[in-house]
Amino acid sequence: MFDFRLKVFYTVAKRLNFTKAAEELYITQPAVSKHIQELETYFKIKLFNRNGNKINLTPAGEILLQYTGQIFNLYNSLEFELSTLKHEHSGNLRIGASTTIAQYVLPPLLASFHKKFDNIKVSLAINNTEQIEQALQNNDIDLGLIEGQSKNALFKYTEFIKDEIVLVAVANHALAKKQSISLKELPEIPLLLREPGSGTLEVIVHALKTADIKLSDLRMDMQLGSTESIKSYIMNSNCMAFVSIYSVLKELKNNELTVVDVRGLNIERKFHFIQPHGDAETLSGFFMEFARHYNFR
Amino acid sequence: MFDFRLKVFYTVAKRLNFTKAAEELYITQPAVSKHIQELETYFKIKLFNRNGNKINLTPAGEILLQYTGQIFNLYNSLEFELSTLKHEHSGNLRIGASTTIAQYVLPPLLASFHKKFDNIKVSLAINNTEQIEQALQNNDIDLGLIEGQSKNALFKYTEFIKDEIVLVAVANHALAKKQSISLKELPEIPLLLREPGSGTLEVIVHALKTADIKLSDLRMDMQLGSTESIKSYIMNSNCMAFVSIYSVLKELKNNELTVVDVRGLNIERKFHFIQPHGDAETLSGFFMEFARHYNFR
DNA sequence: TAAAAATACTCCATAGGTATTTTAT
DNA sequence: ATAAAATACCTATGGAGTATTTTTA
Repeated sequence: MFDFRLKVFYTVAKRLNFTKAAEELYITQPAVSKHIQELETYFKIKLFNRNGNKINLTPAGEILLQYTGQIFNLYNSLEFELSTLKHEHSGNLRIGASTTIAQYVLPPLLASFHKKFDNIKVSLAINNTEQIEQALQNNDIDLGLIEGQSKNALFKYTEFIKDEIVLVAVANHALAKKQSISLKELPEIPLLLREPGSGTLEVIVHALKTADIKLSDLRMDMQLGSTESIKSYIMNSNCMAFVSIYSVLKELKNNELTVVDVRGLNIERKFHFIQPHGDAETLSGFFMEFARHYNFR
Repeated sequence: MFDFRLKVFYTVAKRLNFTKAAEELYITQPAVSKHIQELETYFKIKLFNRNGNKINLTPAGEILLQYTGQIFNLYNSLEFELSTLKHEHSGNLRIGASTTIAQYVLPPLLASFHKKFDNIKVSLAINNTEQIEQALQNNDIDLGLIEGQSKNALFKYTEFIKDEIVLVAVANHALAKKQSISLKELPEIPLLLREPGSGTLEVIVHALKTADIKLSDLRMDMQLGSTESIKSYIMNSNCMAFVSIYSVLKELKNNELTVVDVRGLNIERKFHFIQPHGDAETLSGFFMEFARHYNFR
């Protein structure tokens, strides 16, 4: 519906390669060359610097890339609004989410969303906060979901859901009979934790600090790179671990794991939606609204 | 550069007449019909209701009209940004302004703007505040300039310049030798005023009220429908009049008229720019920035 | 010399035209 | 009967293809 040459330009600008772009667009390389040349003639300015084998965007190309992104967003929203009018609800939504959210929170939500709106194609990229911000800026995704709240003025943040970091153990653990333990007992418990730099570990450290406990006070048996590894591990040991409640919902329901309350320790954080400012993407808002009414438990 | 069919749709939607739209676009009526049909096939939804002689927009058409406006704005901004890169500064800017601003404030500003940026086509429509807001919403203009401050949440207001309503008389007036008069002398002076409903009169009434003077206390000789009429009149009589300082700048300089200060009476108001919220129109901002640095005196 | 973009040319799809018919007032 | 949109059919421009040449790492 928009000028196809813009799509061609966009593809070339993203891949920085005429031949690859041609493949992606299912047209031939000469066709791509011609489109780009036509655009350059039309705007009377070069969009790419060609240095034989390599091409890169000129300042004009950068500007055009910026605008084509916005134009495509408008067309996406348009398509979505018109399809909504037809009760079809079709469109494309590209989400980027951090690990915990993508692995444990989004799957049921996306499944439910897809069941209701099966004409909306959702894609999910798993990345850290920094990469998600980058992707939003590049218009590679429409909507981000992050664990921390990095509060960058470039973006609009909207509260998603509250997360809770809980201490879990295998269901038949010695401590499982007790509903709760005190803060003083914590240092004696063999613990598994996530690796340094992970958002989950950071929020734990922060919460312990307010309770006047240092990480080094704890008996840390091992640091593992993913929540899944931690879960597998504690299922077969007497170690315990701090994990997001969302990551163990199923295991708690199946009585494979159990939560042990630590009296006086409440580790909470909020998940946030993140969008570019002045985003015209109606579908993002639609999805956020859907998520707001979803019952996660 | 964008799909021409959108331009065709936009024109038809604005004129609500295929034949007139065809004329405006310099194509034939069947061509217009075909384009609209293609759009309807593409979106799989009717955009116009045809009732024989009359057509009107369907809800889908309304949505598309909304979006085409935004898309055109993006293309305009794009063109402007690229031309700026080429130091050409070309683009289109549609301004709507209320009478006083359009007649007395804008002409020198626009002349100076055009001298510097002669590739930017500026169009100026003269309308009242309400009509300007309507035109902004319909995307018929890019930027408004109004006298009152109607503070509608739909729009973004930016201060333009401060106006002053002054009491003027012909240069050889009996009172012209005195630099100022007191508020008490005011009721004795034969006055010309604008018609009821005019923004200028309203701000005068408001200012007098704070000085505890009613309009009926004044000796109003006549009410005229335009500032130009008032100026012509007082040049040939001993009447005085409250007018915007901007409307008499030239006559003051030429010593045809003179300002008589009324001690204790200060009638000021602010002119405002008005834009749609989330306006992506770079050129509007560029013009506003230019205006901010312009010296009006 | 290999990889990528540009050029040359050919072909067909479609945008636009003219002539005419249909429809509703 | 008239005014406006739709339909039918024709033409020509330009988008996409294949084959080939140019360019630079």
